[in-house]
Amino acid sequence: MSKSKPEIRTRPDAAEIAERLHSAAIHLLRRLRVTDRASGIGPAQLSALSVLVFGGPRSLGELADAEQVRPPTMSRIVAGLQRAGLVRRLETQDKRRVLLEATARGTLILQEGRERRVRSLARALQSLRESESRRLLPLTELLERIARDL
Amino acid sequence: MSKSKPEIRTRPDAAEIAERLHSAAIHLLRRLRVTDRASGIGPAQLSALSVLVFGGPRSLGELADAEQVRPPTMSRIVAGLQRAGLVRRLETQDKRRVLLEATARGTLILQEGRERRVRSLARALQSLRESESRRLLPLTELLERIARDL
DNA sequence: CAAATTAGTTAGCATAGCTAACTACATTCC
DNA sequence: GGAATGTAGTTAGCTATGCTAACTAATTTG
Repeated sequence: MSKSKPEIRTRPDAAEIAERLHSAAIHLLRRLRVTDRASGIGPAQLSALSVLVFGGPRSLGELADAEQVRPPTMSRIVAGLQRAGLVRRLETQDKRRVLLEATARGTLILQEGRERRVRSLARALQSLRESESRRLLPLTELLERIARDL
Repeated sequence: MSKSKPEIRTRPDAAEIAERLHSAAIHLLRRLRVTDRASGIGPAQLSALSVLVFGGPRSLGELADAEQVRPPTMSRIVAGLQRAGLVRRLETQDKRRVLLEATARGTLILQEGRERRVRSLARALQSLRESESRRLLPLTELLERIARDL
């Protein structure tokens, strides 16, 4: 909030951008979590499931990398998804690895959640001016790049 | 990125925006969490503390509203912050309410975390063109508004 | 074939979200 | 003034999600 100290010389806005981006991401996710609660599964499970649904089958380790969590964490997330019948394990030649694949029900659940999010967001977007909502898609692309480069 | 395709229409695809915004926010936060771990306090505590540091003292209920969590959740978050000596409780005329205020140490911890995030983010911002990074702050404000309206 | 590496799981800990039920104080209403 | 009602926060107990350390099982390497 306070602009009293110009501590960063090279990029004066970086501190404020960092702070507000962080804060906005936190609050955005907390809101969406309310919507997502209707799906009956937690946010980490939902996110992992979406990787499988939109990105196709992959191993537990790959999924952990994609989601930036440790293997034991992903192991438990997957256990929950499997218990709920949303994910299935397939064998591979390498008996150590498991290939994970979304079930039909998993895909359905995810798409329902997606529709709920879209409805939520569409409501919020209505209060934006046209010039603002046009900026939104480029913003998400920028955000994705930043997250990748971080 | 590319201006080769005229993909911007009167109403950008809400489903795509919703999905990508969600995904970008999740992955951004997971990255920043790694940086924040150095502060020694969890993400919810860090976020609550930042409200007190940048927004000034307020009651537990107000803080819960600001952070979009339920009172019992905030009660525990604050307990952790207090145990770590980062937040102090002040009495009010209404004996039911507690006014929460960041301690000097809390402010320090937060600013250190902020500097770490700035360094992380500054690195990612280097790969952006000037025209892109100039847009980032207004777009962050947009994000904040969306999160509020959601 | 023994040793080292790799994939995933199990165990145990901490944080963080929730609801339900409680305490303590404040306000309202008769 | 005192009972009823309302409000602020806490406590208890559940689930989900993060982590590291230590384990098992399979594969690769020497």
